[in-house]
Amino acid sequence: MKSFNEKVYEKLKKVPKGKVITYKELAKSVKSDAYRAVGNAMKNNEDPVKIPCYKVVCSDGFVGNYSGGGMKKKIKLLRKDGIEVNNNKIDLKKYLFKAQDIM
DNA sequence: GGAATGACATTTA
DNA sequence: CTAAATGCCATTC
Repeated sequence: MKSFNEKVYEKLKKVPKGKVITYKELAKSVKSDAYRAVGNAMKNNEDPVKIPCYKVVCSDGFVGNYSGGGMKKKIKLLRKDGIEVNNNKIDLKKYLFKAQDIM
């Protein structure tokens, strides 16, 4: 039985390079609205190597938090993926990956 | 079973 | 618009 976070990881791994997804959309992708639980899954970070958790951002485009060095590290990783980050925020208009796009 | 926690989201003042 | 308060779901103790 896959745990909720396992499913979240699966979806997160399907996010293409150069794109980001919000906690809410990610939760929707697993047929739930538990964006809180999603954040918990990232925090627990069972597979930090296989899970690009840095692609997960807040609904308003704010980068939010990150375990692995802080937001600064997260932003750096995002930029490395070709994503523009302005004032710790991302252009969801350009880089937001929707849950339905995963399906 | 119940209380507490969290890398958020939405609403209200 | 900014700030604060409330709600949210799943997990863990």
